[in-house]
Amino acid sequence: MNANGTTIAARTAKPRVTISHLAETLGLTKGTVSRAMNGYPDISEATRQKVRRQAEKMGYRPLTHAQAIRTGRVRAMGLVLQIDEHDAHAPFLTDFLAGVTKAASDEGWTLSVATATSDADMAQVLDRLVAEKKADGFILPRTRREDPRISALSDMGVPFTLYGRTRFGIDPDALPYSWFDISGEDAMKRAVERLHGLGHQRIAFVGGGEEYNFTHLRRLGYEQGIEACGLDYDPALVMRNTRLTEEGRAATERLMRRPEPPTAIVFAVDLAALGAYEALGRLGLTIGQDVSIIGYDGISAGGFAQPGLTTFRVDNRAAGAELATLLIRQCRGEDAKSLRSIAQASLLPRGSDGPPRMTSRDLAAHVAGRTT
Amino acid sequence: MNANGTTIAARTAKPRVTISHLAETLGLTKGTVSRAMNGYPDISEATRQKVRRQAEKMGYRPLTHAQAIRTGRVRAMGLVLQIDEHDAHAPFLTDFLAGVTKAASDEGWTLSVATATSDADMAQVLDRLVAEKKADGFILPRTRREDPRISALSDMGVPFTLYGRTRFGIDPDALPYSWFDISGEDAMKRAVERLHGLGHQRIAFVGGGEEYNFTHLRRLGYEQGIEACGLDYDPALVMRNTRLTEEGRAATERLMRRPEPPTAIVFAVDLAALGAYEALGRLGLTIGQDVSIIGYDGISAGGFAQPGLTTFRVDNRAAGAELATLLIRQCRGEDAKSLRSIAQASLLPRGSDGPPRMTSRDLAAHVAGRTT
DNA sequence: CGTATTGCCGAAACCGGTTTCGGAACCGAC
DNA sequence: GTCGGTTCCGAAACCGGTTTCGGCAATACG
Repeated sequence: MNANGTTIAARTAKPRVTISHLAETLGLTKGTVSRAMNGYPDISEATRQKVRRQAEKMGYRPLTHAQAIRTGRVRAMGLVLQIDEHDAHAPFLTDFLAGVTKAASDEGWTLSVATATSDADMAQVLDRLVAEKKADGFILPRTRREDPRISALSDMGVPFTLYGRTRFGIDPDALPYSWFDISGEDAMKRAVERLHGLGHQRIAFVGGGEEYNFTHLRRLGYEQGIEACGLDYDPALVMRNTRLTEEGRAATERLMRRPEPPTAIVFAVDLAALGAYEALGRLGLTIGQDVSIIGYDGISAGGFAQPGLTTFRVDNRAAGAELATLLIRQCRGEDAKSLRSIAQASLLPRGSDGPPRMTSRDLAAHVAGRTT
Repeated sequence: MNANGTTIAARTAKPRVTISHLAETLGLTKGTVSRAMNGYPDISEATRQKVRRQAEKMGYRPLTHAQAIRTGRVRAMGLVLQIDEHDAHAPFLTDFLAGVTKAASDEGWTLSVATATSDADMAQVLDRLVAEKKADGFILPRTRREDPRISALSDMGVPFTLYGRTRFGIDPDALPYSWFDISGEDAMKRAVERLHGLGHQRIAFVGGGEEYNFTHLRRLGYEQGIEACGLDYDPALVMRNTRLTEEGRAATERLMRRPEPPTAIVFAVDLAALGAYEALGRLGLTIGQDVSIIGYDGISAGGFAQPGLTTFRVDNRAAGAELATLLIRQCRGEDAKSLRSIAQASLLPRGSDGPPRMTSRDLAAHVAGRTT
């Protein structure tokens, strides 16, 4: 069965230094060596030094899975990516992984990645990873409003940290989850204020998928911005459930064909904002002059559009690092409720926003003339 | 030390079903159960059935790390991503991971992901993963011509599979590596043939980073295409070492300012091809009419450019799945030299190529007039 | 000076599996 | 009825660590 593979590999590899080898050369027992390595208080400082020096010298590295068998901790975190067709999170991934793995490896942890294609698949994947103990805890990206992963992991008693908050409106202290998030609501509010400062009076909002909590938060931020600027809130200017570029195009067109079209649009996600380019181009409107748009996410495609998409950049590397840190601390026993933090997105000004060249009325006339 | 964390987690979690529980309820010894589960021939069919049914019923799932301590196999593969500033592989990652994890989990394997920021860091990361036995083998993406990862892992006797071939020109059978690759050379050849078919006579090539082997292969494909079409090979039309968008812009500009500029340009990487948009736009040239361009990679940003970038799409999900499969087979003892496969990229026609509107001479005149 | 304490380490059990070894039971053959 | 060969499973060692327990020697204390 393993007569081939194992021996072939083993033949070339040099034999591993085990704790027994180390103990033998030191004239100690492996129990003592183990306690010395792990800093138990019942080992004298002199012995501890001696053991650690020799371990260093011989290149001794304990096998994590050998430790795990007794301790129950594998020092690994799990990350299950949901692969859906509308793949908005593709570009965010590299930086995010860099952040997670950096923070993890600084603590001697590693990262196990898996993917799931549906909610049912997600449940199975999580179940398997937990059953085989491939991770001590999980990072859950893209938090939904009602997230089945949360209840599943809670039931199994497995620690996790959310990237994003859950249902707002419910007392956050009642839910014993740790999380990290970026304040999309603050960003959206700043977007409205920026546009208002440029002279815009009618500012629309195009939101993302309703199942994600960030959509609701960002819409809330938009509303706060409208109010802070003393503008009238017009529900006709708020579009929902727009995640793909094509949907963004359609939403933009509907907005511009209204009797009183907006002179500026804030998008909850860049991918939808990119759809505005086609819609506005077809209507003969110049982005950044006739109509201003601001997105959110900072995806790279926004930089290649003409003009470049003004957006809010999210530091996904820092996010990943923070999430990993929070999760590790939780696995070490800290109270989840104290493991929460929030960060800000940073404005990335490019060419897609500017002072309005026309009033809403003129815009409407232009669009009407164009249509007939 | 662990008085907090462990017990808190353990308190909520239900106790795990171990092989001893299973053996006890069956009235067998754990040795027998183990052999039954693993299909040893010295267990009767009846017993094997009984054991497996009961295991299923009790939800018994062996701990991989407990098995690993004896078998030495953790049933996990490693993937170390090099994080460099010119991050061309960002979008490719999600699909790639989906493919790898899908194929891996079908075989009961998992994926360990790490990141490295430099060659030195890469060596350390690999070393640590091997020392702690976090993976049985590695997938090495973005193969370099002289790849330090290869020698490092070879020396340690750890299996790996390359995404991309190494130095061509050397007898491939001499190097006992397994690999999967997509034939960039075929794609580049087809690009030249397509452009020639559209009527282009002067076709340039802008290559990627010289340290990557795919760059050399793609240039070779370009040369083959030129020859197959009976065109003159002009070294002045071949630019090297162009990976970033800005570098692509500069290369395009230099090409167009030549006495006999190309009417079409083939790019080894999409990211560089996107730079042509700015360069050609500045020169007042219309892409797809005055100058045609074809890229390679199929990154999403190419779809948002105006006109859309014609390119070759790479099926990264299939690539990941194939790599994972090859690696698993190698870890099981199959000969690396028999574990190789190659696939084709598929043309993704968009608007950036078409029949030439001007001759090279007219183009030169246009550019000259534009410059002064 | 005797005794209780403390510091420090060895011995051994243990974690959850795998694998080796040996022997009992059964088989067919002579 | 004995004998050699299979078939099938139990017993026990083993993998590389961690953790418990107990004891010895040195120290503190009365």
